[in-house]
Amino acid sequence: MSDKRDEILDVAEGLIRTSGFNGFSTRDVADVVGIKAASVHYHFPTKADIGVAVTERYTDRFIEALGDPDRFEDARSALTLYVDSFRRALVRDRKLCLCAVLGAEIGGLPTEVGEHTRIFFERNIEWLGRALIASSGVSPARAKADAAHILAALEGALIVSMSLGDRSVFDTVGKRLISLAG
Amino acid sequence: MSDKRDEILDVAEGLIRTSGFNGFSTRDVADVVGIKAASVHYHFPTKADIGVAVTERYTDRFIEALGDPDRFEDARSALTLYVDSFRRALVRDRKLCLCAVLGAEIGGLPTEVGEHTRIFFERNIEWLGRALIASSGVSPARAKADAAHILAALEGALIVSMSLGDRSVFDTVGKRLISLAG
DNA sequence: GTCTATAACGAGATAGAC
DNA sequence: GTCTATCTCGTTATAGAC
Repeated sequence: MSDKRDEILDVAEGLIRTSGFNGFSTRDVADVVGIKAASVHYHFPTKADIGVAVTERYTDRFIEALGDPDRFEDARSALTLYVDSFRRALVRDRKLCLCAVLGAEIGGLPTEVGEHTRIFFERNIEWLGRALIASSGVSPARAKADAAHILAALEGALIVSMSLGDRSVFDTVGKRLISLAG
Repeated sequence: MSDKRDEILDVAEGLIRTSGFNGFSTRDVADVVGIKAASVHYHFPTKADIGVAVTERYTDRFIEALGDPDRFEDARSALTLYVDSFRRALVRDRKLCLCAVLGAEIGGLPTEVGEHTRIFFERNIEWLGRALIASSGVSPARAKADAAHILAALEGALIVSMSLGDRSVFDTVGKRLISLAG
């Protein structure tokens, strides 16, 4: 059983991924969890603390679920896995990637939350770069450029797909990114 | 000279592109324009009205600035122009595309604002599709898939570039999209 | 760890004077 | 077309009882 702290983070993550950091209130979270807003502040003194905790947890889980980037035999299987981890956000959760949302409103976030959003992108580029180097032997510079391209295209594809209510936009982008790898 | 109505839209657009629709208030707009919040409501009864007007104007200007999609001799010149129109958002304005921001928080927007965000994406896919068909003779289905891919990659590249404070991410993506066209 | 109560503030919006 | 004044409500956050 997850304790209340985790429950608060679960609900806050869902709300941010739907409406943005400035689109939810501590009371919104409290209502879903079934406690009062004041009790939320017992676990997280400020709203920014919630934002930081949600983003750290999201990033850790995301990278951990990807597993060891050095294990892939070919770039195609690495990319298939990577694309699918974004696809799950859309299909399973019917939500965007947390950091696509936070990155879009980065100028209006508490500094620490913006900082952790940046770390999500950096860790993703690092994971993807390593996976590409290990599986296809490209140069580090090329791997980093490829990684940034793939990450950006997937985040954008989530946003456009969700806005149009058309999952095929994401799937088209995903397939092309995979086929570019060979 | 732009009247107050346009000034309000200018300021609101800038604030949304920095902090999101839920990240600014009518008073924020009023302060920059140099009037009171009540006077903003004279021009736009509700905040949603501001959002709709900003998005409609943004979309019209964006598509109009692209010009006739049927005029291109080759896909490369069409794409160079298109990529550059997104690059300007980042380099000249130091902001994201309005609809990258709105699309990311689409679940937390007034319905009409979300609707106009969708229209921005649709009109962009239509423009790009026509430009690709005219310049390289691809099939309508292929053109639409290409268009969605290009649009999504550019929107995502803006977000990742801005979050990382690294313009080269956008430029890398832009160059690759252009070179994919031949 | 959760509650009630409350503070202190900002939000969206309206009425009516000028 | 802009102002002051006001309303109502939501927001973040704290104090202190249970």
